[in-house]
Amino acid sequence: MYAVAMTPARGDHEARRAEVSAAVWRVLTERGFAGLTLRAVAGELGATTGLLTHYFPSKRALLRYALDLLDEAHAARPRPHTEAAGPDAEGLPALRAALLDILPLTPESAAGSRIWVSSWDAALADPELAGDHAARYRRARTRMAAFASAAQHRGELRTDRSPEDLAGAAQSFVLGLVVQALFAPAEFPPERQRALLEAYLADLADPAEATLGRSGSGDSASGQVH
Amino acid sequence: MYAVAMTPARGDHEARRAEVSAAVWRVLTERGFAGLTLRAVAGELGATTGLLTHYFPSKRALLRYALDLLDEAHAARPRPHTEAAGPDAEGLPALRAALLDILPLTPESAAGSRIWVSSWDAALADPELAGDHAARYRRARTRMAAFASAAQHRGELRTDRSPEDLAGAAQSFVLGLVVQALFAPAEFPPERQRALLEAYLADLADPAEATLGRSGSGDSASGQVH
DNA sequence: TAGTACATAACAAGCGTTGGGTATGTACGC
DNA sequence: GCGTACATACCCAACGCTTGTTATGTACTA
Repeated sequence: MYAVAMTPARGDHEARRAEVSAAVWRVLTERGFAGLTLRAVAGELGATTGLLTHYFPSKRALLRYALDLLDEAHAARPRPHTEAAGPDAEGLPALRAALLDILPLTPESAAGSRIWVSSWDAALADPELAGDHAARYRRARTRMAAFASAAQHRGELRTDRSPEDLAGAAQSFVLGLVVQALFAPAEFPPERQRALLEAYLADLADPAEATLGRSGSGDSASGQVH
Repeated sequence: MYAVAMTPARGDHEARRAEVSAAVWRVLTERGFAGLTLRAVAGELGATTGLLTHYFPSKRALLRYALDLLDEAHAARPRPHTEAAGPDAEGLPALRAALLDILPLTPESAAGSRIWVSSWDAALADPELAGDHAARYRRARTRMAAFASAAQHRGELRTDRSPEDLAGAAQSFVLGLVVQALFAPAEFPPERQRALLEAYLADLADPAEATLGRSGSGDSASGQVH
């Protein structure tokens, strides 16, 4: 019986692993990878290293699981923009939503972004982790390329580039914006991030439609007005 | 008297510090921040930790100096594109050159990029390092904003955005491209990086000139052809 | 009674840092 | 020119501490 024990149901193995991973996230957001130690994670949980080793054979395994879970969480849970755009969104609205969901527009997603940026160092030094990351980004690009392709067919995006190039370029743009927003949050507040992304997408519009004025195409605009 | 001593002139203090920093870079590119230990750096130099502590009071001081020097080196030494554009280049050519010089187009600059990306983790966890980085990126943005402003006056860039927004967006784009190129070098070879950047800049062109076809404006094109 | 779920303690290895020792200069009085 | 005096540059050994990992003990559950 622990005084301040907020432990979940005893014996709930998978829930415990997830809880441990959440502690890993907290440590990573606060101290970065250099500060990620088993004792720090255990302290965050109010437990000891013995608990950790009971659920994970090694620190590396713990880390990989935490990153995987973060990826899943990021892909499945919040996604306010993708949700708002509708589950069956296609073309430009879907692409816009996917990009918006990458940006650190809320404190929670900023924490997630912070972890990803932190993990790049460890990943670049560890081929296995680097492979995980490369696969993740490739998957995201493929998804966005499909949206871009649809958008091209709908006349929403310029057709003088391949969907793959459009997706790669768009992902570069938001990834870089994430980095800048993390280092200079005051200079890149959420509104400005949104505005910069919107301007970027506007430049990708089909030049044939450009004469209409760029917000007037109606069906391509998402519900967000702000 | 050391058997294989390739030590520089004895007593050349600053040269030795620079040499130590170069060893830091090598360790960083090969093992990342997690592998950056004084013993590893010393080993890379063929020296001992005693040498390091003779020139630097602490590991942190050593790291900050190495990053500063890398920044200087990157800003002052190679710059093939800025050179090619001419020392008095202005407007779009200058902006293009500045952006090209950030991309990891050669193995050497890829190593440099690798170090920067790695340093983001440590920097985000250390306010002082974060401040250094933020200042660096802000300076680069200011420089590029000046180029963008000139480009606008020359009719090379669209005028419906502020130079600051143009610079921030452009820096985001290249930073993100750097990250993607590091994780998936096969998918983002130098030619593709160049092409993506060129396409990005083309979209930023003044719409008034767009009807001419986008490579034909003559004076804005750098010497680079492919 | 068995087995799971932990805490606790100890381990060797590696860390940044410190201090002592030893060459290799350079400066200077004679 | 030479010997002493001092500073620089560096190696070497060791410090205390933290790390990931392992082994052992103990409580709870079924």
